[in-house]
Amino acid sequence: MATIHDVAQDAGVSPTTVSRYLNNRIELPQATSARIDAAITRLDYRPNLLAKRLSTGKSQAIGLVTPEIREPFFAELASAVEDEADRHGYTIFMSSTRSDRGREIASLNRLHDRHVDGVILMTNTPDDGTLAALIGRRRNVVLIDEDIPGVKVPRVFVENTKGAHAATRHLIEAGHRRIAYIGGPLGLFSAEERYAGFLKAMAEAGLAVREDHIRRGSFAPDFARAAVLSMIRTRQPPTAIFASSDYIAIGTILGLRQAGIGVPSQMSLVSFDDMPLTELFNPPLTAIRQPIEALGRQGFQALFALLNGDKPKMLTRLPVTLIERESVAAPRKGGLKP
Amino acid sequence: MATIHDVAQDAGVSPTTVSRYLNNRIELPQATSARIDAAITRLDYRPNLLAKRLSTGKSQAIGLVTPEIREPFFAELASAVEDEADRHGYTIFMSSTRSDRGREIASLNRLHDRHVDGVILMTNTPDDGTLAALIGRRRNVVLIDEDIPGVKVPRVFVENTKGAHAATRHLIEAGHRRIAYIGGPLGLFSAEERYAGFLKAMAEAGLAVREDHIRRGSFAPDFARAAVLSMIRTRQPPTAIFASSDYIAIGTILGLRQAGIGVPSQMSLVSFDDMPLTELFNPPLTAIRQPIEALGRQGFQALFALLNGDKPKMLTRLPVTLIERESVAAPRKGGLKP
DNA sequence: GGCCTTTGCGAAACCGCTTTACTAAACCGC
DNA sequence: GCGGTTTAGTAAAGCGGTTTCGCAAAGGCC
Repeated sequence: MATIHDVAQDAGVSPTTVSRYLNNRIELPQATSARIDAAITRLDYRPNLLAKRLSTGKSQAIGLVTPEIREPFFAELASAVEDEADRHGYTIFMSSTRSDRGREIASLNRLHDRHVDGVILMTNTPDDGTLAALIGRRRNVVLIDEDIPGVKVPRVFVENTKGAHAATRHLIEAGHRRIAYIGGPLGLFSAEERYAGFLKAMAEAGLAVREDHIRRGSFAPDFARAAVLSMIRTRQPPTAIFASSDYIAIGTILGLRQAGIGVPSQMSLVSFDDMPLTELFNPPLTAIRQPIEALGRQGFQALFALLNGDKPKMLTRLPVTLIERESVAAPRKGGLKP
Repeated sequence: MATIHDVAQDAGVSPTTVSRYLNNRIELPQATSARIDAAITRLDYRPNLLAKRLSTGKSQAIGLVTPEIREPFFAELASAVEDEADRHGYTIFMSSTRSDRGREIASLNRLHDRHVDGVILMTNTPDDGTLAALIGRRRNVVLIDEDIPGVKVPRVFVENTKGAHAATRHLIEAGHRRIAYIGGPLGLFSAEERYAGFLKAMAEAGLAVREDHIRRGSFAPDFARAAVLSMIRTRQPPTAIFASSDYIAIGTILGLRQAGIGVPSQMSLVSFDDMPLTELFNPPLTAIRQPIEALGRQGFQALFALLNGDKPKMLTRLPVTLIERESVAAPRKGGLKP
């Protein structure tokens, strides 16, 4: 493989000149630049990125840390980030943490060994201080979708509270009064915000929030499935459920299906996220849509600014929208009981 | 940040020794290695990957080139590859080509700039020779799921023909006689194989294959939608459809839904791929399942062998299985017509 | 106690690029 | 034709590792 030396020799100049020419750090007379160009094509020269990176100390790569790249929500996000990164000349390393602290730490440590120049981080387990300590005063991390308390880096969030509020209102307006909530981990920023939005809408409508119609703890479908199964066994089961994420909605649907309860005929359901493909579900899910594309792009842009020493906006809140499909109906007169 | 020099100095040895010790190229007496270990922890030393890569000429990274990382099939695959790569100390670069030749080429060119040590390539547009030329005699490319004619690198495929045959048989056994086929691009290896499997099953059953019940050309949902819409307008519409990929099935469902035709009550459907989430669709899709996980892992293993100068198996065929769900039923007596 | 083999380790070159500091030659005004 | 300013470059020192070659000291053997 040809090196910059070969090119220089072929063009009759020094490697310095070639390097500077290629990086636009010098203006060369037509004749010289033409000779260099010719040499480059003749030798089929391609700069060795490995060398370039060591020399500049930059990897021109960023890490994208998500809980699970297999889930359409994160896959979509990754795609947006990748696209945005690509147009800025960056490549991205994706990692799935499977909500595992150890894997999150490992990903963050790649910052240390210069594997990547920066990281876009998305976590979904409440931090015990470990992550916060790791991120510390770093100037090359951006948080997306989920906060880590005590860390002062740029964040890009969505309007969780408003979204949950709108979802709950939607159910109330359809005539529901006994509305259940199944949500993510306690202490997790977005989960708390969504819960607050739910509570607010219920309070505004003067509706009681029943202890046994609230389940918070995890985004896992199985958690939701168990939750809904136990709820429908209560004396006065809910007629509608607000699932605070799509995977919670999936678990909920599975539980309902298992119990032979029709959606929305016997139970209405609103979800949060609106990842791709849920419109093909049975029933097509009514959900609060997160602007995944914007989340990804703006996340990258914030990181890009950081890496270039600019001051990005420290907090961005992206709007969400209610997408009405077919998982919500008016409550049946008698409720769930036959 | 501490360098290997700092560690060496702190431990009272030379950088050479530290390097060799860390890479297990030398046996050191207890005392010395303990001093090095101590220095490393004291200084919080982490080897600069950039430097290591330049020096060794390896990036310890591979590229994973897929048409669209957003689709659950590829996302799942990526996840498997990542996991397998991770346990071998490799990281992976993912790129979505959007079935665009230019993007495929760009991804392959990263091999040239030493961006990655090797590539796992998945294409879904028939090659005109460009890709073949680019790959040429390279010893660090593995093909997955899809062939590129004229290239002799390890490949990992599934049993497309058998799968398509089984899918079609399943429809025939349910009582269908007019079975339509909607499939991928002409000239594309996997698409041809699946088509052959379909044809074989039809022939074996002595069933006629009607020209107007065959549509081949693309994996895009819109293509399938248009195809099915035109098919149901024929004089004798099919009573069942074999969709040669999940996204074709999605388009088909959308078209059928648009035309008000129930699945499977009025039209049966078998798909190919069985990506995640299709069991939640309406109806849950009966499909030929590709062993995505195995595809990813074995693909990586083949590449890994290649990178280590070993001889991997040049052709691996992975078995597929029929997953019966709810998109197939016996044909209605009168067929589609009222 | 001289010779040979381990053991334990180091000097220096190298990977291919960037960048800083510097210069030779051409030009320019007077 | 002389000092000053451009123009058009260059030499050499990194970046932080790995690796090849090699050597001094210790230990073993007769």
